Amino acid sequence: MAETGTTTPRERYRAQVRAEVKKRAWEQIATAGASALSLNAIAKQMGMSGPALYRYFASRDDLITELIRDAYRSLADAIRAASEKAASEKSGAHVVALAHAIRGWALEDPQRYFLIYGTPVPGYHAPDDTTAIAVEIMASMLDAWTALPPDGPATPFDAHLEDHRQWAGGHPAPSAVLHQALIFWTRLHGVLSLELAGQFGGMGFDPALLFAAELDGLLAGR
Amino acid sequence: MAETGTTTPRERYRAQVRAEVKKRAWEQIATAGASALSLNAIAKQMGMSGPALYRYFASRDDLITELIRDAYRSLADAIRAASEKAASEKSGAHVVALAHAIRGWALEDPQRYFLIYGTPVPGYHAPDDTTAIAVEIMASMLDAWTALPPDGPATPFDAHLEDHRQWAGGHPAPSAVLHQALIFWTRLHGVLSLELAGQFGGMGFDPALLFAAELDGLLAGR
DNA sequence: TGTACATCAGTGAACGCGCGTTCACTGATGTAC
DNA sequence: TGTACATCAGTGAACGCGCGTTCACTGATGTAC
Repeated sequence: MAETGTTTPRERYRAQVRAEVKKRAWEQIATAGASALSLNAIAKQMGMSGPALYRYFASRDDLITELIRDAYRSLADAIRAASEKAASEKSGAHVVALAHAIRGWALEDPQRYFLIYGTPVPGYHAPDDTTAIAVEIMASMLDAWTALPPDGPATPFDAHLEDHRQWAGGHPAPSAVLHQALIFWTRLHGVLSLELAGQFGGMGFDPALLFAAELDGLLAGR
Repeated sequence: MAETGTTTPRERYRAQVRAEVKKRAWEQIATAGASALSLNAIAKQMGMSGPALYRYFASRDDLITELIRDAYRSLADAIRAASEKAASEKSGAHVVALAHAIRGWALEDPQRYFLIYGTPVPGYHAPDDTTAIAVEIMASMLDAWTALPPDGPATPFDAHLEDHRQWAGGHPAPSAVLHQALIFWTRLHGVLSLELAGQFGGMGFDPALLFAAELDGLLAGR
């Protein structure tokens, strides 16, 4: 019977080592990309032998899976926090706050963003529980957009979404709002991922302004 | 003095082997991702020893660089072809044709799309001549949008672009059109890259319809 | 407070693997006279 | 048409590397009486 909330020194130590392994893993990913992640290299950095890490992670794949989960969790938390903080503001401001939370989180560590939304590795399947987090993120977006009624006529895609709204996790928003939230996601991702990938590199303009302009477009007429 | 247009049998053979190496490389990339590309594995598939390939490519990096160049070239050609074919049509149809050419090209081989626009490998620098191709692609987009006058007031970002238009390669389009072409790019990439990465996987709706809806949005009011 | 035992962190050796790349060499193909 | 030479494709052995992972073991830390 472990008393919840109590930790033994050993448990604390374990948690500490696990955390350090992850920290170094993120540094490696930021430096050389996720495919270069090496357990042995991390162990060496920590002054330990390679096999020692198997006390803490069952395998390299296990570590990566946990990093993905952590990244997802962190993004969802950042979005939720921004959402709660902005809940009392005008609805436009709510959406803007969400957008900037996402961009800020992505800029903190681009490779972390790409670990979630970047090039998929054929054959790799993300852990199941991440879909729950994805739903949570969509829920925050739907909340933000619920207060902003769509202004145009219903589109064919709105109608299509009526029949495919299980991903909204029971959210009561009308399908035009689902559509709007999807568009919010894809448009932000479009600007953001190209910026993070350096595709605007030699172009000279300020990506932050392009992002802002795109956000304006999303809010225009509402 | 090589007579241009004439090839010796040896040259033809060389070209043939190089082409087969690349073909197998693309298959490997499609199957396991670009980071798994292995010269030895390709050689084995072709019934040759590993070192043999060094007659055809200076190094693994060299091969990848050439694949990137080829991918870029192929995309630019697809866009240009679609553009020329649609040049006589109404301007809206021109833009639509471009969008579908891009999506079609991407769906042919998602990993090829990601090799250009996907997660960057920290430290890797794309070959210089790809920037020329990127300019060519932008030129096609600018051509398509030139016929569609912007309908809203000039945005702050339009003004910002006045000072940063060297990437347009001397194209005479007004900066509002540059802005429009950029947005065209980022929005299509947003929907497309999430689709190709499988992010809409469990959601149930048809990504083609979302793409179409986003394209409609780009053309709305013009 | 002290002893006996169980738990667990970490080590070092080892296995098997595949990678990129170099090198000296063989044998076939093409070229010049 | 035939011979002498140069070019070039491909081989096999080898180098050095780092990887993930297993295993039997040591030694320290915590637990029970």
